[in-house]
Amino acid sequence: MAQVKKEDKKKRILNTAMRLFAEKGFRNVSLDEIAREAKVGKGTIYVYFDSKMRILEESAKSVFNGFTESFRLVFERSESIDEFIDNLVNSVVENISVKSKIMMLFHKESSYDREKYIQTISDYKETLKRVYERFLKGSDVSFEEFHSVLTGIFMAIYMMAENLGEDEMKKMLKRVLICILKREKG
Amino acid sequence: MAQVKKEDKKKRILNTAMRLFAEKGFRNVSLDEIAREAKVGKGTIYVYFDSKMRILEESAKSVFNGFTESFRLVFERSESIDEFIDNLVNSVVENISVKSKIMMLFHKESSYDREKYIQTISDYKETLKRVYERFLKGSDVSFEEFHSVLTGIFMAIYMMAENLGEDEMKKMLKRVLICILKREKG
Amino acid sequence: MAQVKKEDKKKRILNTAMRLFAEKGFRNVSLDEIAREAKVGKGTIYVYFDSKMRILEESAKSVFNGFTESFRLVFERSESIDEFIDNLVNSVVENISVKSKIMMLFHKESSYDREKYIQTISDYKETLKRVYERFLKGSDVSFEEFHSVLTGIFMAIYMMAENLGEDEMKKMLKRVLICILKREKG
Amino acid sequence: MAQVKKEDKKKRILNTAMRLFAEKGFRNVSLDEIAREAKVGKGTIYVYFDSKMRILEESAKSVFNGFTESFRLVFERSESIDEFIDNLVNSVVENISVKSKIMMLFHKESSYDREKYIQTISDYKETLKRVYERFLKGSDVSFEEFHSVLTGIFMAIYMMAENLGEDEMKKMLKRVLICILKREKG
DNA sequence: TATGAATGAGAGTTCATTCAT
DNA sequence: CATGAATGAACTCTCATTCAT
Repeated sequence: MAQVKKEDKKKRILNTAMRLFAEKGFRNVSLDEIAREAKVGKGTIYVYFDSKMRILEESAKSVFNGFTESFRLVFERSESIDEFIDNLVNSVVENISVKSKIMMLFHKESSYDREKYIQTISDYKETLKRVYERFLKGSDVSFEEFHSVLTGIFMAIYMMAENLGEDEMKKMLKRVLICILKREKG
Repeated sequence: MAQVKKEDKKKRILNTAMRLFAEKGFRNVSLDEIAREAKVGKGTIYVYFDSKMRILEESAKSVFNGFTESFRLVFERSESIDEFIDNLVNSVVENISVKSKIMMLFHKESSYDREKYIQTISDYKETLKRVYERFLKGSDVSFEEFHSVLTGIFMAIYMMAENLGEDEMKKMLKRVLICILKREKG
Repeated sequence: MAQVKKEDKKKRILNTAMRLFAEKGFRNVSLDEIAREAKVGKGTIYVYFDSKMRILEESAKSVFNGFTESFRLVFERSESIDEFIDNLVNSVVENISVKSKIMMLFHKESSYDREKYIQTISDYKETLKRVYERFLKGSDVSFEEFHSVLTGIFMAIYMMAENLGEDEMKKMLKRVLICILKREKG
Repeated sequence: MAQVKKEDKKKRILNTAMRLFAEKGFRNVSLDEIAREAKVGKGTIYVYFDSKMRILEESAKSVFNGFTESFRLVFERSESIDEFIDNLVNSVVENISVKSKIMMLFHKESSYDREKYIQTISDYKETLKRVYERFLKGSDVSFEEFHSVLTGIFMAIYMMAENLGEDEMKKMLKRVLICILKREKG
């Protein structure tokens, strides 16, 4: 039970931090604020995380893992690319604005430590690769393009999320995905 | 000539700041750094800009104005939507990574001062509106969607720009634009 | 005990600041200096005070409260106006130079925030009012005059304090008080 | 005429500075502000004054000289101490609030350069001495007390000036002067 | 003589991190 | 494990002073 409680506290800190980072940006959130909102002592944060940057890293990892998990699930359940797109859109739009903000922050803040960045996204990339290999290999879409566009699109949604409802977002995302993944040769 | 020199210095500060902001993010760049790289005294920055935020505002304004100008030019020179897309892609990709980063930073940092944000982008939006009204009115794309996607795409390119060459970027951007602007009804 | 220690540190900062403000003026004292002399970190000051101005406010409050307390005590113990004057002089001359300087600084620095100023001195003024009503009501001294002169005299002592010993100061203060408080009609 | 114009400019700077210092305090007035209000270039100030402190010194000198002049005149025209007091009050109350503020600022700001302070007030003190020697020598008022109280009173008026009209001020000042200068032995 | 663009030292303030309890 | 008081490095911003014109 102590173990459970401990995990509880770490999760609480991480979730609070993710929410605040997404709302205000990395530098605009102080550890005081995280501690206050997570209802733990400021020192406690350092029991679970080495540094503030470390919290963002774990946030990003969690988001990427979530994406990876979604992709894996959707991938396993989809017989055709159309089905894949449909399922992906539904699965991915959930909490998309928080998730995409975290991805973006992480991308920006860790730009000086490429190694850490690459390590954190490698799992995510690997899953994308499997999707790519099943559905797109041999098309004129390169993996790098596939990865960039997909990731970029999620980020773009950060902007759109404020002006569009969830339904519109799904419709739009679907259109763009179809356009990228199913386009005619040339 | 003094006037010229003066403008020179302001431009130098602004360009340096834009580059650094794009590289590291707004909060990660100090005025000391801007001053050092622009080879001016720290105090000089305050001769031309009221505050650090003001530098970002003028950066964003300059970027938005650039986009607006591109759109206007491309718009005037294009007879069809195909031509428009072709011209837009070529005109817009230039320096896209710096520009899109600035747009994103400004979007994030000014999120607490909506009024200033809206004022800065209003010109840009108005030009988009004219494009929309010429080519897309009556289609099932709403102006809000058009604006959101287009702006989002430019920002998405921020991610892609690091992994893709200019040619690939153009190809991709073109595909997405076609997909958005030319799609079948429904 | 932690509580005691905490109060200790705040007191130490406040006392150091009051001494330095009195010696050099508000603007001529830096937070670095206060921190150094109070033997605390610069950041520690901000644990206890919101801003530099806030330190002056609390300094002033403490001085005014001291005056008020002195007045109240002296007032309660004095049967006649002569006794009142005697007791007041003795009680008020203690640390008069620091106290009067703080009053003056606060008067000057808060002149742009009248509300805060009035709030801080209201207690002090109220006590003066009770003295006035007991001893001077019906005389040709108005309350405003009484208040102005008394406060002014304390400030004037700021000048004198450097050239006169405590005994001389008491003698002088007594003379002026008698002159104000006991003068013949007209 | 060039000479006249030059003097004009220096006077304009000095008068503007005195007014602003009195209104806002020494440190709260910037040279930019003085230059703007005096309608001269910022650099021009340094043609006439070595430093900002120098402006305050000359302001103080001018105020002290004014007092000295008043004292001398009043002194020469007065046959008795009563007449002296009457004349002094009338002559001294003019512009008293600006004058006393300047004196106080100078007193505070130059406290670290005693020599300059003493030099600036020596003339003023000498005139006071002549008054003292004519009217008070042999009384139980020491010169130091006389000087301190008189100067202090002028400063105290800084406080009072905001709450009292000129007539009340004169009445009050007269009372205090009588009290100091005419008191019974002991 | 007159100017104001340019400057950098130093101000007040914030906050990630440490550590004694 | 859990805490929050304490810290100082680093931030943005101000302004007296200089100097080329």
